[in-house]
Amino acid sequence: MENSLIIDSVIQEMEHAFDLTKKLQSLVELGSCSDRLKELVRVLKDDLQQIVRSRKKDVKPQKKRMASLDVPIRVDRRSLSARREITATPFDHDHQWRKYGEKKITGCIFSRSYYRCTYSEDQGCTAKMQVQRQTPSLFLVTHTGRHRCKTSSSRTDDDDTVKPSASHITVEPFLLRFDSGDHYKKEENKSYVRKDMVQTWSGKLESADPTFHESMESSSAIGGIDSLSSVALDMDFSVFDFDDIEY
DNA sequence: CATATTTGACCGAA
DNA sequence: TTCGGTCAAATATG
Repeated sequence: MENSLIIDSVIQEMEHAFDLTKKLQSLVELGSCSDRLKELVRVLKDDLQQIVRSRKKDVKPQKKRMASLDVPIRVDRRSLSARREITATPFDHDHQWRKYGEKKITGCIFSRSYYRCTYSEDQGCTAKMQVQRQTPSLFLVTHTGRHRCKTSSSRTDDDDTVKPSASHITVEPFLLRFDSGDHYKKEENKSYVRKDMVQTWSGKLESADPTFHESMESSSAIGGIDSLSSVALDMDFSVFDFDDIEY
């Protein structure tokens, strides 16, 4: 898997969490909340800010090193023409996509979805797209082939006629947590997680999905759940150390 | 009806 | 044999 991409995703998610916490803080400060809660939110916000700052500083130069190590020995021809990006909005409205498959990918929390251009058959359009959710709100999108369809490839259309595609994705309530398996370590009052194993898990709060609840119970969940689509707000970020650890 | 999505089957590559 | 990309029948949606 693309560890550097995942780490980038998590950092972006952290930044998002930081933004949300700032909003939460302003709400809490204005409202008639207890001093204890105000203090908690303030600490959380400061911790998030610190993490985002330090991560941005540390990870950026490291990406170079990782990139050089990641050069594949054998080049997959298909990957040469594949365009990949991490985005929160996997569906542009320039084109229409038709879903033709979904697969559980080993090592990934979320299923991968397969789309082809709606006009692939009648116009011989070869464009395809894979959407792999990396975090609750970020997707790794892989494009292969090119749009040969005439239908809406001209970019002169008015953007206001955005009809939400039937296959558009919504961000559901989710839980942000880290791999609790062999890559998670708790020691005294500190928790560690190997940074190359950072992952997010998600699920609807009211979901009856057994695997979600299973995963909640079988591991020491270290976050909390927000009723809205935001990261867990009672997570104690201050005890995390994202450095690789030996054990 | 048409047209889109879901989901297990299927199949090739490693 | 496992993994992941695709097919296609069943199902949903309007």
